[in-house]
This record gives sequence, C-alpha cells and structure tokens, in this order.
Amino acid sequence: MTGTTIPREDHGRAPDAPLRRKPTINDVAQLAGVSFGTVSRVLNNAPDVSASTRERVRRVIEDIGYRRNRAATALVTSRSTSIGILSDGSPRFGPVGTLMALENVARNKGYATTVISVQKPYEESVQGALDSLDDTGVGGIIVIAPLVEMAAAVWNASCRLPLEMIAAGASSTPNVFTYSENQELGARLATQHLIDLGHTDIAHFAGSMDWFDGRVRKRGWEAALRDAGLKPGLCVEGDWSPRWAYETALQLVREARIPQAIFAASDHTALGLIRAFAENGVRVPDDVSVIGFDDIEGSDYFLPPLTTVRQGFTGLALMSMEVLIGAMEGRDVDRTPIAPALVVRDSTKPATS
Amino acid sequence: MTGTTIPREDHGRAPDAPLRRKPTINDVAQLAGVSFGTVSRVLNNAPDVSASTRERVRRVIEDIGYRRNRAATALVTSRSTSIGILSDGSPRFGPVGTLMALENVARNKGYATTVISVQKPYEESVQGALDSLDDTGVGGIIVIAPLVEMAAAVWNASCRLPLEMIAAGASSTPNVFTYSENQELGARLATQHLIDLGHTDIAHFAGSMDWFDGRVRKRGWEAALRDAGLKPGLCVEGDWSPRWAYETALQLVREARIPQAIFAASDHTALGLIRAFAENGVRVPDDVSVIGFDDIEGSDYFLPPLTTVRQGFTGLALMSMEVLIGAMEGRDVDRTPIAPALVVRDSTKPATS
DNA sequence: GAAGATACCGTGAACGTTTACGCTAGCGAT
DNA sequence: ATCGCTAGCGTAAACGTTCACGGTATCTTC
Repeated sequence: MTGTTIPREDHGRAPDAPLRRKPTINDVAQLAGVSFGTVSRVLNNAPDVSASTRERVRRVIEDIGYRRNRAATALVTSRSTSIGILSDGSPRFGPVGTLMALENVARNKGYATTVISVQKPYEESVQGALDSLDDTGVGGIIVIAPLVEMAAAVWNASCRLPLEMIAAGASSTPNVFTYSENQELGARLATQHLIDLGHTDIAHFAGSMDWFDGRVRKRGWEAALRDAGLKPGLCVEGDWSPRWAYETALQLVREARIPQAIFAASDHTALGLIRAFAENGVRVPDDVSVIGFDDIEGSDYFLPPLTTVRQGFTGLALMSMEVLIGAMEGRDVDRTPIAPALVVRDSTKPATS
Repeated sequence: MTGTTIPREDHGRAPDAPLRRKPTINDVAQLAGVSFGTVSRVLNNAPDVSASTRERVRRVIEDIGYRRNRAATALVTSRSTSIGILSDGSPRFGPVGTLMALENVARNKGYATTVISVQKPYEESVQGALDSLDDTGVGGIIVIAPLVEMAAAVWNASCRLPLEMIAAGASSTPNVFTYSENQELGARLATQHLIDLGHTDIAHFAGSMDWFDGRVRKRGWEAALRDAGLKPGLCVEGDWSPRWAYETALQLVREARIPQAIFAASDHTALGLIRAFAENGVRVPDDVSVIGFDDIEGSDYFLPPLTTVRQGFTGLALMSMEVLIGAMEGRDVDRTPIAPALVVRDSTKPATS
C-alpha cells in the first residue's frame, strides 16, 4: 500500500461545498462597510482611499478569500491577462521544451497561458486554432512553428491579435520573432568543434527540410565548412528519426563510405547512427566522431555519451514573451538572440591521421 | 536562404488593422434586422426561430466574422468552456505525454485548456496555482501528479471546482481518478515477460519512491514474482536518471553481483544501466536481460533496441477528460482503466541455463 | 466665517452575453 | 365573432467588474 503517507482525512477540499458561490466585490464591500467602488480601488491599487479603509478592505478580502472574476474584468476592460500559445502537436523535444519555458515565464509575468496544438494539414487547422485562441480572450499569441509548412499557414491566416512566431530561420517581419541566428550558430559551433579536432571530411545527417531547424542547422554546417576553407562533405537529409539515421548509416557502412566525422542534426539522429555503426564494428569516436544537437535527457548516457549542442529554451521563452507582452502593451522591446552552448562529451575525438 | 518557399506578400494578417473592434451580437442583430435576442437564440441553437430568420442571421455571422465573447458568456452563465491542467514542471516523458494528450482531447470536446506547472516546494506552490486556475475561469481542473508529495499538496489544498487527479497508485477517492492499476499491470507484464523467458533471478532498478509511478511499478514487480513463486531479487531505488542507474550498475559489476535479468523502472534508467554493462564487457541481452518502461522516443534504437512497456497516454487522457467533464456537467462516467502493452525488442532473451 | 481646495468615497453606466418573460400575429375550434 | 393556443420575436434584468463623475466632509486661507 503506497498511499499511506498521504493524509486522507482533514484535507481542505472535502469540507468545501464544491461550487459554492464565489464571493463578489459586493460581498467584500458590504462586509467592509464601504461601497464596491472603494473595493475596486483597493483591488487596483488606485489612489483616493484612506490607509485605514484600505487595510480594512484588504483584511476582508483575505478573510473571505475573495478573488476577482477575470471574465468580468476582461469584459469591461477588454484587455486580457492571458496569452495563447499555438504549438505543433508533436511531442518533440524542442517544441515541448519551449512550451514549458513559455508557460513559466508567462506566469511569472502574471499572465495565464492557453495552449492549443495543431496537426497537419496546417492550412486547415491553424486558422481555426487561432480563432479558438481569440475566443478564449487571450491578448496575444505566440506560435511555436518548427515546421515551415506550419509557419506558412500562420502567415496566411488572419488574426486580430498581436502575434509572434518562434520559427528558426524564418526571416523576421514586424510580428515574427526569430531565433534562427542562434540555431545556425549552434550548428556552426558543432561543426567548428569537429574542425578544431582536425577533421576535414565532415558529413551532415540533416534533419527534415520541412523544419526550419533542419534548414538552419544545415546552413550552419555549410557556413562553418566554407569559412574554414573545407569543401562540403556528404549531406543526407532525413526526418530526425533514429530509424532513418540507422538505415542511412547502414547504407554508408555497406558502401564503405564512412566519413571522418558526422554532425547529426539531432540527438535522436545521432542515436540511430551510432547504433548502426556499433552493430557493424565501427567505433565511435575512434573510427568516426559524432556530434548531436539538442542535449536531450539521457544523451549523456548514450554509448558513448554524446557530444552535442544545448539551446537555452528558457532564455528564448523569456525573450519572446517579453516581446509579445511589449507588443500587447504597446511598448517596444529589443530582441537580442540567445546563444547556444557546446557540450563536449565522449563521442568526438581528434582526428588520428 | 531557406525562407523562400514562404509567401511573404499577400498574407492575410497585415491588412487587418490589428485589434479592430470585435463585432458584437448587436452588430449582427442590426445587420440581420432582428433583435439581439434572436441572434442569441440562433447562436445557442435554441428553438423559437423561423428557418428563414435563422439562415439570415447565420449568414450575417459568417459575413462579418462574428465570434461570441467568451468572457461575457462566462460572466452570465457562470459555467465555463475551459478546463485547467496543473502539471509538474519537469519535462519528463510521462507528464508531458499526458499533457499533450489531454489538450487534444479537451479541444475535441470543445474545451480550451489552461496549463500551469508547479515546482517544488509543492506545499507552497500548489494552492496558488489552483487559485490562479480558478481565476482564469476554468470549470474544472485536472492535476497530473506523478509525485507523491505533489499529490499530497493537492489533497491539502482547497478548491471549489471539480478536480481530478491523475496519480498512479493514489487510492481513488470521489474526486481522484487513478490509473494505478494500469501501471502496476504494466510492471507485472514486464516482469512476467522475464519470467516467461525462464529467468528466476530478476532484479528491479526502481524509480524514485517519491513518485507514484516508482512505487506502483515496484509493487507490480513484487507481485509478479510472488505470483510466480519466485523470491524477490535485488531491488535498488533510484531517481529515474541514467546517471544513477549507471553508477549503481557499475557497483554491481564491481561486486560481480549481476542478476540474470533486470526490470528497469524507466527507459532512461535502462539506458544508464546498459551503458555501465557495455563499458565492462557485460553483454545485453546475452549476459543479462534488460526491460524498460515507457517506450520513449528512440528506445527502439538503443544498443540494443529496448524491450519495454508502453502506456497509452491518449487513452488515459480521453478517460480522465471524460470523467472530469462528466463531473462538471453533473453526469457520472464509469472509469475503466487502460491497459499498457508489452513491446518486445532485443534487450531481453531466454535464460541460457 | 465664507470660499475654495483637497481627500475620500459613493453612484451610474457600460462591457457582451443569457435567460425569463411578455407581446403580437395567425390559426383552428367553438 | 370570440377565445385560446402557439410560433416567433423583442425586452429587461442580471452577471461582476472598471471608470468617469459627483458629492460630501474636512481643512486651508484670507
């Protein structure tokens, strides 16, 4: 019986009649012996109320557990304290990490978040999701759009509200925040790491070109090689999955075309790739260096522990929230990109030659 | 330049004056030449409207893009169309999977979801989170509480609203839905699989006992062994992390106490464990069979591909949403637990003896 | 001691809905 | 012709706030 540590008696909820009427501003006013206007003033920290009254009202509020009704407030002010998040439905590492971070930041800033996720086909689902979000009374929307197709759908959709898109590599427009610079930088970092190790034949197991992330990471790899005066190595484009990487790597093994080093577009990609090598006696990092991207949970316990690149989701979330809330409140915020970090572990090693 | 496939011109949003006034029910009424009451009736599919009028109103609604103001509706009806989700802040596989599934189900049922995540210390954060959720006007709350401590905090918190907790192993009370049966069943399934393979010395690398999941999975392991007349093997309790599993397994290797088979409480645990073995020449599954739990993304590409147990998040979400919405609407729904599935891959193998 | 200023507080209207109720026109039955 | 009934529609009030005004006292200031 595992439940024994939990006090089952005496918990506060049961005694509460569920759904008893919520106290209103009028209840407070009556109890405090003032008018509802005064209560409203103390709620909003408005002036024109004496210290003693303010205190008295505060105490009543505390006592009866009054909480202001957001629907009523939203109705009359027509400004809201919640923001909508539109996300791709896939439970992938990047999007989910961003999502969690966004929620956290929003709450710290006093905003509630409403999340809606969409699936393909985006052209059909996005507009509806945006509308639903609008319906719920959010004051602004952040879109997490890792897929190019989804971003396009968002562009084509119409939306009254301030909207901001987190889409790596989409060029910035007035209402699109982009963190492309960082991902490309991350890819450069990864590639540069391999270059620094003395490798010259550096392949890329790219992600899906349907994803901004895939496109941008590839671009970073190309750029790093170009800047180093190296000619581009093998590049295969996949779908991020371990399966694809596995099979593609198998092919390479069969054809004996194994490069010196590989920049895998994601840790999951690296996973499949490493397995294919391991099964065929190709040692990582002795025979081939592999670097991933994401630093997913557990990547430090891959075989071998994976060298990879970590992005700062919280930094990104903080930044984009700042921008959106700024837009909602009519302010303007500057957008400094966030830098990713190289995490060196055991899957990469200096060139032997 | 990756952005070229995206039409940058002619997207619908820019032309819209951002934040132009939303049309109201009165605008519709005027355009349709009826009173707002009639419009309200067609909005709510109420009777007492002639077919022709209904049609005319519908067309106006469509034309001017009217959408009902949820704040106003919520204010007057005091019933809401959104539900709150309280989740543990950790981006772990189980909680996140459940979260995504919940959102999906809710939306299909016409409800918006507001997510709030809390961190330790729960005793302090949970009540506030519950209140915030209440503030946003949700009609009910689902708590994803994998941690015993968090569940306890929820129990001790007070909440006016229908509340339902997804907590494996917490005993069911009127407002707590539990899927413990399933997880225990999953653990039994895993252990039974090892037993069927002919193993008799079956260890358990347990998860954290702070988690319901950890407790319940351990319980399932014990039960399966007991039912098979086997005496319990080694059981070590950890924290789900690959790191802990790695170090603990290392210890086992040093002491030459490697069991025949191991039921790892999670795939991440299995990951660390397998690495420790691999580094020390202990072969999986030849020398030791390993089975995980979760079927996380990529577990089919571990070295070796991991035999594991998969839970149905969507089934769970569907079920608990059904129950909550039932509670919100005053109905009662039966609660049939969802069965987990064994996924057999390469990390387990018949006993050689 | 009157006039103006100031601090504090109450009041009414509005926000966009829903809901209960009331009204009218048309129709069938008497 | 009258009555009652019903279908279809309009109206008022209410939901819980915010906000712009107004109204009192009290306090200066001469």
